[in-house]
Amino acid sequence: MGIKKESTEVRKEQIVRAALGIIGKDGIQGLTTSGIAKAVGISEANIYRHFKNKDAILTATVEDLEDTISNILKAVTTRDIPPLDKLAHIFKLHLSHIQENKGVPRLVFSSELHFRHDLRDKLSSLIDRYLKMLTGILDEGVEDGSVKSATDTAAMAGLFVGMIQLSALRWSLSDFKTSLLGDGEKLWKGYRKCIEAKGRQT
Amino acid sequence: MGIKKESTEVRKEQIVRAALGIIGKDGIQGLTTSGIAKAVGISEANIYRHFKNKDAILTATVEDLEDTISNILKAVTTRDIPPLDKLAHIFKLHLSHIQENKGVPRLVFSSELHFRHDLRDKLSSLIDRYLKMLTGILDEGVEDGSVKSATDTAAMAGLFVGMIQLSALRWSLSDFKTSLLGDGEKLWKGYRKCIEAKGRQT
DNA sequence: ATTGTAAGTGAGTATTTACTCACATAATAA
DNA sequence: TTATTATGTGAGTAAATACTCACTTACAAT
Repeated sequence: MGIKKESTEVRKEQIVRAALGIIGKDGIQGLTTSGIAKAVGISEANIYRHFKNKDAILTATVEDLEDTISNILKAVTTRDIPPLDKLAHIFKLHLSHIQENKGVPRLVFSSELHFRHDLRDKLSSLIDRYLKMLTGILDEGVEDGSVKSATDTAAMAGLFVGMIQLSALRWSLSDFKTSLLGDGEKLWKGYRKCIEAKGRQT
Repeated sequence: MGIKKESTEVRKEQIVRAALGIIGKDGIQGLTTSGIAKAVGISEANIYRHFKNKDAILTATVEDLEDTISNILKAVTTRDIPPLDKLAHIFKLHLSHIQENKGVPRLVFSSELHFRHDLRDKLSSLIDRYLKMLTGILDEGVEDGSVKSATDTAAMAGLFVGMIQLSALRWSLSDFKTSLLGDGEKLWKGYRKCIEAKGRQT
């Protein structure tokens, strides 16, 4: 009876995916090696052929998240659309990503992650890059006149991220029953009104 | 050799306090019955004289948090000061409370709590009340002319809470090394500029 | 002083968890 | 084919954890 063998690259990806899924369903404390093994369909021992230990799995999961977010940001920023549209786009994409990966907010807020200096630093710099990028887009908007000139762009970038966080928290607290995108949209409209220059709406 | 006995009320309070402290230091996953016992200075078995199980301790901790936040809000709202000052006050008090109780954000964001429908509901309604109160203050400001009339007060209340969340997250990710109040202040200034009516500053 | 009760404890137990190891088998190269 | 190596596994282990239980002791009321 031939049991299929997969390369360690494939297994690593499967394991990371499974881990993020489990975190979404059962939280970080619900992430167990036996749970991962079951989800992937391999033995628990086999996990240790591909990862040194459980911590390494978490590390890989965070690195995967880094890539995903970075790619989202890159894809939007390089497009040649008005700054406010860029922001609207990023907002929607980010919430969509969270909706499809409930594990992400759980991971980001988990103290397990916050206690690991390496992961903490990774996440911290990811957020910094994110904020800088948002600030840049807002500055762009100030320049082309679509955003009020008096805007504190760095602070408003922070509010943008805070908006995403609140949306995610309330969604999680509603047991994912409310509409993440819908509730987010309401906040976005208020935010937009806040920064938009008066003279020129679409 | 007489070992001092305390009433169950006192012990309950001590246990809840210890629990919140441990959550702040070691996260929710670091909260163990033996850890609590050591922190309080009693035997592990004794904990079960005062709480049915570990879940009950979490419940009591959340209820304690509810009280604290409610009291902060009440104290500020009843004071007769301008709406914008009220908001500034709440913002500062809330961040101070977080600074002195690192366990609070960890608890609020923990999936352990989000999985307990009873606690989830408690927290959810606490946030709702919070948001409604903020919206009320902002409406007050619109009425007396200190806040822009075009403001979407409900959305801006959400942004206010998001601001607190982001501040707390970045603070935690910095290993509590950055200044929570200081970084929060920057966001607050941007926020204030956003909602403040132009004609009338202090 | 006696007694009832609430607070306190040491020594357990059953379960779960991350991780190991000896051994097996598929894929690949010689 | 044969040999090598990477992938795979069942059966374990040590440690941690929430919780129980028989038993003790402080304390308050009578």
